[in-house]
Amino acid sequence: MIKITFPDGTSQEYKNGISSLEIAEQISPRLAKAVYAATVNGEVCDLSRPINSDATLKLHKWEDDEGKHAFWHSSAHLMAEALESLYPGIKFGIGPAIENGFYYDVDPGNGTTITEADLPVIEKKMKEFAAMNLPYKRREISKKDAIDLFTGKGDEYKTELIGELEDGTISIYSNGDFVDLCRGPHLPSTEPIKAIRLTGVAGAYWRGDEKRKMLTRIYGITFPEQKLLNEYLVFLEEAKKRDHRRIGKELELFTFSPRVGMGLPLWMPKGSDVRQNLISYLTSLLKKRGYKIVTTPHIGNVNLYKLSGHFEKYGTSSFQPISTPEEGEQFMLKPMNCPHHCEIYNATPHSYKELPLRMAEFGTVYRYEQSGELHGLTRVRSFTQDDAHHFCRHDQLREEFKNIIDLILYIFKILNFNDFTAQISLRDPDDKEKYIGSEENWQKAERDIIEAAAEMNLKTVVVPGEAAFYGPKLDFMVKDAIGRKWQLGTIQVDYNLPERFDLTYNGSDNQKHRPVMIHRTIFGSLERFVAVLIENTAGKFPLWLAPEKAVVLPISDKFNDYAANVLHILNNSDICTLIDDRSEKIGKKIRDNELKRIPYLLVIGEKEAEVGTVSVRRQGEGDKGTMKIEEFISFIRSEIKKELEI
RNA sequence: GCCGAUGUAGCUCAGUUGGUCAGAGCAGCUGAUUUGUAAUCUGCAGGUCGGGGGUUCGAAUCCCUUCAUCGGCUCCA
Repeated sequence: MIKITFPDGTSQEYKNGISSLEIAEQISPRLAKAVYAATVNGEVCDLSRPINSDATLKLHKWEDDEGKHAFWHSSAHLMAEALESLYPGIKFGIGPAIENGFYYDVDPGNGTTITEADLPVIEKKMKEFAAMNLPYKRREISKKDAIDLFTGKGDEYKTELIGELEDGTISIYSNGDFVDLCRGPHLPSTEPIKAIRLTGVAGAYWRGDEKRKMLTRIYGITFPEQKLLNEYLVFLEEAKKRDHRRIGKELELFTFSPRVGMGLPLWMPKGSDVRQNLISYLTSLLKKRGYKIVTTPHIGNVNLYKLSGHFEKYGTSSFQPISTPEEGEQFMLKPMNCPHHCEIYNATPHSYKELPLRMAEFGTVYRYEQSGELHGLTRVRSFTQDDAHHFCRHDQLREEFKNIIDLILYIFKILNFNDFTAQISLRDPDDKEKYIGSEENWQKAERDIIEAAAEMNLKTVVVPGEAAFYGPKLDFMVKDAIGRKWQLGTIQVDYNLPERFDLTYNGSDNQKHRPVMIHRTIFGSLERFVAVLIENTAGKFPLWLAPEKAVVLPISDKFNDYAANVLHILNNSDICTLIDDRSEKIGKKIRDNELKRIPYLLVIGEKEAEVGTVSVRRQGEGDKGTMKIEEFISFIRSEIKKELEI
């Protein structure tokens, strides 16, 4: 007998060699139908694997990530089975489960292309196979047998993958006629896969290498119930409505013009107001926290970037230098602000007493992004960073880091960005050559970041290999409407630029010392930030950010004079207000202005005109009763104040 | 940049196999209406069907090319 311990701490004796599935069946047949994978002694594995010793056991249902993972991974194999029957000779790359579903990279061979039009056919074939309830069978084989097997199938991609595996750890799974190299785990059979939707095709380089062959990636998602698929489809529809590109157009916030150039956003008046509101709020916050605001040009001499090292690394893959007509001096469009800021630092001597020096700029930068990569406001070629550089002593580094984390968390809280992740990016331990800076500096920087985050109780994910070439960093990512992750805030330690620009300060010992530099942004770029903000709020900005705070709606032409008077008073009180004096019925005016997401609608008619009031209606909430104009002004001001206090 | 798809009025979309197929709703402009909390009624105007080239008696529809957009890949100082 063996002892199985469950997550709740209880344990139970079972016969040796029992499988997780059999245990689930003994607990309840209903449970057995709902579990898809198990974690035995911390290792995720198939339900069918026999357990031969005392163990801890967790059964994974749909609700667990591990359960979904097995479900979708098995679905990828089901799709592969369908593809193999529809496209004989098709070759397979990798087919993993992802956050929402799964994909498989395939090479259909001999000039065949698979397009979206083919997806319903593949889907249908998958349903046929799923309905057969065939089991997923695991087998462990030797490396040689594995290579022979896939060489026999002519599947060179699989053979390549096997070549990199250790002998003795290779498992293969089969479902129907399809055999795949796979670590697992998988469902016991296709039985639970009830709803299938293939969601798209895309090109994907084999192993993510643009020098290698481009395979066809087919995306799909499956569910154990049709109802869940329907809900997912509704979610996608809702997300589409929140797309910042759509709302940006609808609310006239920004636009793009091919004449101006792709990836170059044009901020329309209302979008510009939102930007300005963000900038002025953040500026006041920065000043309170000891930042100095600077302004630098949009271009810089190419030698500046040669000095910084950026030219060497990015010179050929960025916008190419422009030159002056006579002297032929070369200038680059500013791809970042830091070199300029270093020169401001260098313009005056510095004492250890004045550090840390915090230099901030809303600096517009220009970067070449490949055409296929441009995406609304989230990926553009011209954007404004809320950039800052902290020049500090080594002993101040960690404290500065903590200050910045505090500031970022503060802003995120004000904006209700609760769903973010923080990622610490460290060097790739296997490829230290590609980074600038000494071993010693890197080690200190990495340690400082990790410890600062820990001291601030910030939950982070540590990812080796993702660091910038000049230093480790801490990034804040948030998701857009359909769950794509975007980086916003970032804090990056830099030991490199201070060296290159020979930045110094006089220490208490009257010797020259080298400061440390921290690059940081909170919004990342105003463009990306506004995009995420739009998707988070569906265009219903918090009052303090809304470009227009109120609109006056006279019941009829008779009250236009009073309406104009109210408009005048509010605008003079710095409450940006509009008037809708079209000869429409009040219901129509309310509807139109609700759809424009104007926070306050002020209905006025005979009653209001007589006593000098407005009838207040909050966007999305309805009637709030009547107020004196002055009352409304303080009402709206206190709401803004409340929004900015936490 | 690469793979695939899309591109019809300011917006959202109809336009069957190439032959009155250039349409609708909303927005806009007219005129009427003077309205009490999410759509009042008339009328009008709007498009070389993304651009260019070709096939054809005839192209929004088929082919080529180009531009832009969308979904990914790659990249992201």
